[in-house]
Formats: sequence, structure tokens, C-alpha cells
Amino acid sequence: MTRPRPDLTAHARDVAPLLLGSLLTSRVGGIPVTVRITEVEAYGGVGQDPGSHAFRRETPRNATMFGPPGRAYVYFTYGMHWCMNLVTGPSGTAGAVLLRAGQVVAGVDVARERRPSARSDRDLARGPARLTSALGVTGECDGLNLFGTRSLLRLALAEPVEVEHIGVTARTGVGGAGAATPWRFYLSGEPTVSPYRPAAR
DNA sequence: CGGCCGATCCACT
DNA sequence: GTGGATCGGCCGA
Repeated sequence: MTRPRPDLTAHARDVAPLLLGSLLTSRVGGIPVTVRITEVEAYGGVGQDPGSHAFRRETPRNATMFGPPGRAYVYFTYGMHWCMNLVTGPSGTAGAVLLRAGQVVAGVDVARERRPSARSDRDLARGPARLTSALGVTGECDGLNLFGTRSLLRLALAEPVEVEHIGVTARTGVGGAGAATPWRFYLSGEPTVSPYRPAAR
């Protein structure tokens, strides 16, 4: 009996926990680097989720969130960092799951070169911008199909994790009304999960 | 480990 | 003009 493939047209909140334990492989730069996803956050659509880039309306930056599910939504923030999401929900609606942290399980040497400031291997992809850095993901990866056989970025879904091993909190750095939704999911006890920071005011 | 702070630039107001 | 879905260095405990 095979595992049912998650319905990527579902709401990001429902897809997000199913991504825990999945394997994301980047061939950017030629040498594959694979990360086992240990922490994610879900973001919703127009008028629904004040914490989401898509809350107000579609714009050039967030346009990928409104496209078909299964693609990468990559955005630039804080003047220097890239962050990567999996787009969810039907085309025309906005939804995405931010990949916040993971464990580098292949290509560790390449990841170390890209992340010279990492004090230990556990820090290589411990944080959303660290994860993209370790994988070599930049804005050029925005819109890539994560389930295409020839894609530079590929996501291989794992067996669903037992619910008792999944931690749930509010989202990191999301305050105001957006803090009401506990849409951060992580693998309990995993050392590669990033430290939780409540929203600043 | 926890707190503070500067970096650096782009999207949106 | 404002403020980020962040990070790393430095400090003190």
C-alpha cells in the first residue's frame, strides 16, 4: 500500500505538517545538497492572513504565491537574505509553506563552503535564510517546479510523521492578528529546529 | 544561552 | 519614508 500523495491544492496549514521529514535536493551549482526538513510555517491568502505577503493583494513580488501549487516561492528580505516556500492551494489563490529549517543529509561539504559562519553542522540550515544559503537558492529559483524531474530543486515527500512528534506554535516574528494562528510546525527534539522567537513589537 | 545591534536593499505606502 | 516570514558578532551571565 502506497502512501497517498498530499493534495497540494489544500490549505497551506494542512500541507505544512506533511512536509516535515521530506527531502529537498538542490542541484544549484552542480553538486547536489539535500536537506531533511524539520521546521515549516504556513501562510494564507488575500484578506485571510495578516502575516502573509499576500494579505493585501497580488503584487509582482508575491505573484508566485498565486500560481499553481508545487512551485517554489523565493523572496528577498532584510536586504541580504533569501527565503523559500512551497506554494499550495489552487491557482488563483495564494498560499505557501515557508521552509524554515532542516538537517543537511547530503552534500555537507558544499553546504559548509556556502555557510562558513556555521559553528557546527547542525547550524548549516537552521533558519530559513540559512537553509537557502546552504542549498544555493536565490531569486533565480523563484517559480521552479519542486516536483519536476529535471528541476534544479526537488522535494521528495516522506512518510507522514506521527502527530505526537510534531510541535506546534505561533509563527516566528509574526505579530498582531497574525499571531493568533499556530501555524509553525516542527519535529520535536530535532537539534536543527531554529530557536523560536516571539514577534517583536 | 540570552539580549542587543548593525547590516543592507527592496517592496510597498 | 518605513519596516521587514533574518543573521552574525559581541556582550554579559
